Amino acid sequence: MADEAVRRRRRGTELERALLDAAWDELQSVGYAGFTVDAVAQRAGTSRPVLYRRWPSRAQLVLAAVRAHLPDASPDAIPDTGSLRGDLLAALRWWRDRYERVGPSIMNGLAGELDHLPTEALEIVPEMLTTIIERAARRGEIGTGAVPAHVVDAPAALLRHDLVVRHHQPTDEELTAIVDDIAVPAIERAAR
Amino acid sequence: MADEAVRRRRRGTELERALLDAAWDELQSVGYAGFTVDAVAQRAGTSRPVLYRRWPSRAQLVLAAVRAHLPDASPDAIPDTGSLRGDLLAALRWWRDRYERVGPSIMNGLAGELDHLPTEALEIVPEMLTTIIERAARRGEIGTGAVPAHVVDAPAALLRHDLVVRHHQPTDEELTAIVDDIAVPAIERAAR
DNA sequence: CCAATAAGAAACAGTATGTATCTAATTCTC
DNA sequence: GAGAATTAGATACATACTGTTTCTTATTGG
Repeated sequence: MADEAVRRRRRGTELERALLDAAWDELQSVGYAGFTVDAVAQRAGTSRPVLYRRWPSRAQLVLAAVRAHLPDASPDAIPDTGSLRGDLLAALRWWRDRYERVGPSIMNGLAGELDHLPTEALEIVPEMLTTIIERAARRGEIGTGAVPAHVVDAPAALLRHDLVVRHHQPTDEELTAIVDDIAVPAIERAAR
Repeated sequence: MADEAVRRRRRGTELERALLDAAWDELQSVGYAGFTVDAVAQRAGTSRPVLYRRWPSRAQLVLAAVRAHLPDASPDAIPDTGSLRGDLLAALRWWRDRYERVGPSIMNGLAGELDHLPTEALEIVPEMLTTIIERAARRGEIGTGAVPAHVVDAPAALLRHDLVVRHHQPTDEELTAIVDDIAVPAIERAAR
């Protein structure tokens, strides 16, 4: 009697996209701590089982939403700027901006549930840096000696220190300091 | 009739100590994910309200338990080994061992609840490193120029990268590599 | 057009947090 | 040492969330 509007049902990728969008919006508005599967379902105009049929847990849902809303981290996301220094700076900027999109609440939240997530949840993208270092060696900018992992990881580690530990988005000047004071010298020394 | 043993009641610091010990033991045995206030109460032979009277939330209880079971991080915990290199290595070992006591599960768990915790939850102890650098300057080992924060933080950031991101306890050799390949050269350059 | 699939609704079991209430053990004060 | 104040410990409650089950029905595909 009461006119129940006949509701259209989404399916397949259309539905999946809507679910991930709802999860992302929910994350943005309430942060990781306040994130509930139920709220996502409501926001998407559906119910929890629909979500649980696709992602087995809350943590996996968050991870999927974050992944769907970040650009891919392929090693060639960083253009060749012509110098080691320029490439490193570009890479650090790229990471910083990427992190800015996700935000500390979600990042820390995910870190806290690493127990419940597949190991590869936090892509570290060392490939991007090795690519940059290889480019520099090919240019003849640095030697061709093997650069130890610690040196390769250093710039990313220092950026992460700012972002996660100090809760501070480094400015371009601060990124430049990381590159000039630590990264470039260390790489030059190592690849000698 | 049934002989209810008259139970002694602990109070004050004695009780508090027992609660923190129980929380610590619980963390060690089930990790952060499985940690519940109820289990702590049972382990301590008491009930939840006793815990909530002292710590307003689960997260604060965990933090208190960790703090109570770690040695203080005073800047002079690192003895003067006579050289910048030696001091840095000693500091990195000290931190690594400290982290080993807490473990990744708890560390990540706490990081994930930073939203619910006082900002100062994760003490970063940069004082320890500035002390070491000052000592080296006083020895005449390095110049007296101001060392920028990024350089000071670098060794700790790299260690953290290993521990938290790579889930790997670095060996003494790896710590030595951090010191020799990155920390010492960067500090020497900066303090020139 | 009919069978297979899967969306969406509703309700349930289980478990957790944090609170309120009560009693009795312990300590403090005079 | 008696009585008052404090607070441990027990129990039960309100609330919220996760993940599952069951059922109906819209949609798709052969």
